[in-house]
Amino acid sequence: MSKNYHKLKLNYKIWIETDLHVSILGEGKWKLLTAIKETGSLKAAVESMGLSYRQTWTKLKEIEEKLGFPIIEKSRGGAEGGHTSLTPQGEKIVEFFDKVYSKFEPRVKDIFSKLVQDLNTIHKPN
Amino acid sequence: MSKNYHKLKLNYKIWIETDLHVSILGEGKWKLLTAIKETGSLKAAVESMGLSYRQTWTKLKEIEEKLGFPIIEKSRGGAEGGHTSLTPQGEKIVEFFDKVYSKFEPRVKDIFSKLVQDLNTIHKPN
DNA sequence: TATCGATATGAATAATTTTGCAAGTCGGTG
DNA sequence: CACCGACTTGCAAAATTATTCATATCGATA
Repeated sequence: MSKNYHKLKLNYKIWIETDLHVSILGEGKWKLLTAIKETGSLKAAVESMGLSYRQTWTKLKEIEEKLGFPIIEKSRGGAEGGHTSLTPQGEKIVEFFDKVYSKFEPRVKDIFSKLVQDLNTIHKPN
Repeated sequence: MSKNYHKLKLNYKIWIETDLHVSILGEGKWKLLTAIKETGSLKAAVESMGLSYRQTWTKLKEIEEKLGFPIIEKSRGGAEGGHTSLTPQGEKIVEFFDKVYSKFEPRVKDIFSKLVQDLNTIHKPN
């Protein structure tokens, strides 16, 4: 039972879910969508992030199934083999997360920094 | 690909972690600790929450291992068989989460309610 | 000092998730 | 009109997690 840290911190996650509490996507898929947007390819995005293509593909399908509309647009064929881009809805979701983090992150950090002081007054027993 | 919801929402989780990003405990264990505090028994707390004693016990050990100090105090024997209470540090952690949620929750809800309006302007394609 | 019931813990089993691989599909382009 | 490489998809294997069950330990108290 030895401490392997210097200070305790708070962390958090945000995600989009339905009004029936079915979680849909969060930071990870936001980054993935951003990478798809930048590379124009699911394969490239996945590889740049060190993810499994199989699993990522499956999860994207699940997300679209839950949302009820497509967020990526795929095409096959051509010298490039194919490519993937975001639908207008996919773009909006990326923009939404951009805004969430830019608005939310600073305020959370601010609140956290005050709270964490209390946290680090909890020490080992005498 | 049909909508099975009326509106999209945001949700979040908060947890304590080390400065090396090792997550330690969050809302679930907060509730568990609260139940232990109220019942004076790990078994009772676990059963009231519908959790597995084995797994809960294991996770509590892991939490203490990561923290570097004990958060619960157990005793065996007696007509009651034994009981479990929180250490002063355990109490402080519960109080910390009490404060986190009472301070954080209202603000988050406020921020979320504004952001979610944007979210629900994302619709199906025409 | 025998009893009782919660704490403590190993180990087998089941369930879930992740990973990996193979093979087929597609169509713009040279 | 053959080729190329990303998109698709099924399925088995591997890795993780969770659940269950059995059994031992402990000690205040009657």
